[in-house]
Amino acid sequence: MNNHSVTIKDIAKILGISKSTVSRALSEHSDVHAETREKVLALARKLQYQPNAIALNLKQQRTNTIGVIIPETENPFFARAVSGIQRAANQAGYNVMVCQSSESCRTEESNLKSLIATRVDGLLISISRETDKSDHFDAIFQKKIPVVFFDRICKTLDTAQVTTNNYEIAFEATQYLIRQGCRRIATITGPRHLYTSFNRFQGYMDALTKNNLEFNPDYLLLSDFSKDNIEAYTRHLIDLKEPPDAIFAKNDLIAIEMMHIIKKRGLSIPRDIAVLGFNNEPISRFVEPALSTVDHPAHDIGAASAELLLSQIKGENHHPVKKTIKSSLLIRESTERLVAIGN
Amino acid sequence: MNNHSVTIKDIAKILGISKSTVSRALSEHSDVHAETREKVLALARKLQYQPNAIALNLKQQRTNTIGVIIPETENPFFARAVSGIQRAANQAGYNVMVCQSSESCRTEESNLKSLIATRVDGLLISISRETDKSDHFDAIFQKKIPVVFFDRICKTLDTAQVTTNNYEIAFEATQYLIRQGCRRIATITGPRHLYTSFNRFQGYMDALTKNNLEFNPDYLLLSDFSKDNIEAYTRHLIDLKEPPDAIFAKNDLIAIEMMHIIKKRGLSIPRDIAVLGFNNEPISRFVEPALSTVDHPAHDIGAASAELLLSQIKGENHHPVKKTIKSSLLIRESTERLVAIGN
DNA sequence: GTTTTTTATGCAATCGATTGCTTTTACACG
DNA sequence: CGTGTAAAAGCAATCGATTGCATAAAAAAC
Repeated sequence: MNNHSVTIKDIAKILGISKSTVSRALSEHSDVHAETREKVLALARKLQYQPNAIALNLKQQRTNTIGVIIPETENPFFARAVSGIQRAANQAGYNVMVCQSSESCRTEESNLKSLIATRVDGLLISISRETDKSDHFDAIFQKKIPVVFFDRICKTLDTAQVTTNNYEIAFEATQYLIRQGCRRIATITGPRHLYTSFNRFQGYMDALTKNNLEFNPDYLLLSDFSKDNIEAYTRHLIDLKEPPDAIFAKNDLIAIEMMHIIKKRGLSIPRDIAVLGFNNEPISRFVEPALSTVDHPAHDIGAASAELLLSQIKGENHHPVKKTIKSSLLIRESTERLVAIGN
Repeated sequence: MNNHSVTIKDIAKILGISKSTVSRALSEHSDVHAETREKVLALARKLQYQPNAIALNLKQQRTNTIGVIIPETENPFFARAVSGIQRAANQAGYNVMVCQSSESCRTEESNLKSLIATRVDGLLISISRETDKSDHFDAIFQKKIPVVFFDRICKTLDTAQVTTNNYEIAFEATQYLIRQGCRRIATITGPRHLYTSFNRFQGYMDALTKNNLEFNPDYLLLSDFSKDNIEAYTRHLIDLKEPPDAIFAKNDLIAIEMMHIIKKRGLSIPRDIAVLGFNNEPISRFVEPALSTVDHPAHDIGAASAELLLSQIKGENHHPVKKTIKSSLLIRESTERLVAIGN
């Protein structure tokens, strides 16, 4: 009726009883006369009483909300991760507050402040591309807020975390390309201080070394994310005196754009250049040739992180749990040189 | 130091003054002796005092949080829209709580309840595929919660809304296909009770009629979203006695998958079948042939919705504002039959 | 019919801020 | 020295719930 929602006090006043009795009746507490309880419940239903969550939050010192900081909502990997987080959190009765740092360390800092001020019960964080320090996370530990870092974790912090086997999968992928007869494998990767980029690069390097292939700096492209000029990168690679015979890209979007440019230049994939992506976007099955990629299970990473956080909130894990989820190599046509050459 | 954060009371006790003075000093209120204020501010900084947002929320009866309900976080369109929402909201000092209905009306209902219980200051809603009623939104109006529906709005509700010119753009797109010489235009669309699907279908129909083309029910596919079997749909179309010479798909993902299957069957795009998508995914520029599509400005829709909501929260608009954002037709290769035939 | 026990309810503090009103303090002026 | 006034600080209510403790009412025991 009025603008303000009905409160426990309203019900008490109407029924001529005290707030406490109403509260106890609603929370099925015991020690309330059956008749009174019924009256309260009936009126509550009639007035569509809904407890004020804020008052509860204040009293109980928790918000049933978890905060999430990701680099970019639009990034399909993070979108899927958030979806996994939401599913797990909602199931457990938690709400999810999502902030994007837009790959900026300063925004990340301000997101964090805001989420802490909101008194979220826990935090799920994947750091921005720019973030190469960790002191802005100090407040989390000072205030003992449960936290799980996922995917892009902070190497210097000993916290709960969920990652994938970046090193191993990059090693495996590179090894596979070598077995396909590739000898000049280019890679486009993120900044070295990012956990994922670093480990993937390391896996790539070690696979080269193990196969007695020399690392050629010409074949290493450092991706600047949004500012990337993939076309220029690709041209640069193709125009090298010794152009690469394989490209291991940071993600499927870049891989597909590169394929497009390579094909326009009249080169054949995978015969001239094999292309391998990362993330397994739904679309990658349908480009030509179908893109080989790494299945990076974003949804599972998100869900696992949320579950880890929730158990931490419940006070279950006293030592930071570190969980690894396995990615897997998905071979399609864009790297199957042996088959292609056999044709 | 201790687990619990420092409060205004702690500061008051340490300095031997009252809570009110501390509060006034912190809020620069006036009527506080300069010396006292300095002492308070200094101690607050030293103890890293952060006001308890929950207490403030309770007192001020607002949360500085807006709630968002979308069908799917993973859907690129909604991911972009949420990104726009976040940007606009954060700029204005608001946090964003995102829920996904997973295209289920019941989940949508439960999301809504949860957000109302959290006492969000306003709601941004894009309804689920399943939602063909609106009574679960009643609580919003009873409680007079500011709300903006966007993209997938609820036809039966007279609320603020942000949509695109679905009808016009579908009409224009179909008209364009006809001008390209297409006479048997198939379309794959969502359920009729969805605002977007309905209007797009209507635009498609009216364009056919205007050009004296008969509507052929064989050419209409109703998409079931996640459960879709695009391959079967496409085969069905191709295997018709009179297969279509154009397909206007609900979104780029479906369009690209269809292109893939059409090409595998040895048909040429756009010569045999022209393919038109919707949404303008980044990837669509790079498939072969490059996909013509409708640029549906998700980010802008999100940002505009958030801004509309914020002005409503400020109490600026007393009548529901309805805003339309223009989509635009993006012609690439997958529909350029005149050029293709000219070749 | 009184005492004891059980059952049901109410009072008031609490969570952490804000804020209207009162009170104290200090200072100026007649 | 008394009084008026302004400046500074404190008291207590408020927001909407929960909950320990006190108390009232009803039921049981003697």
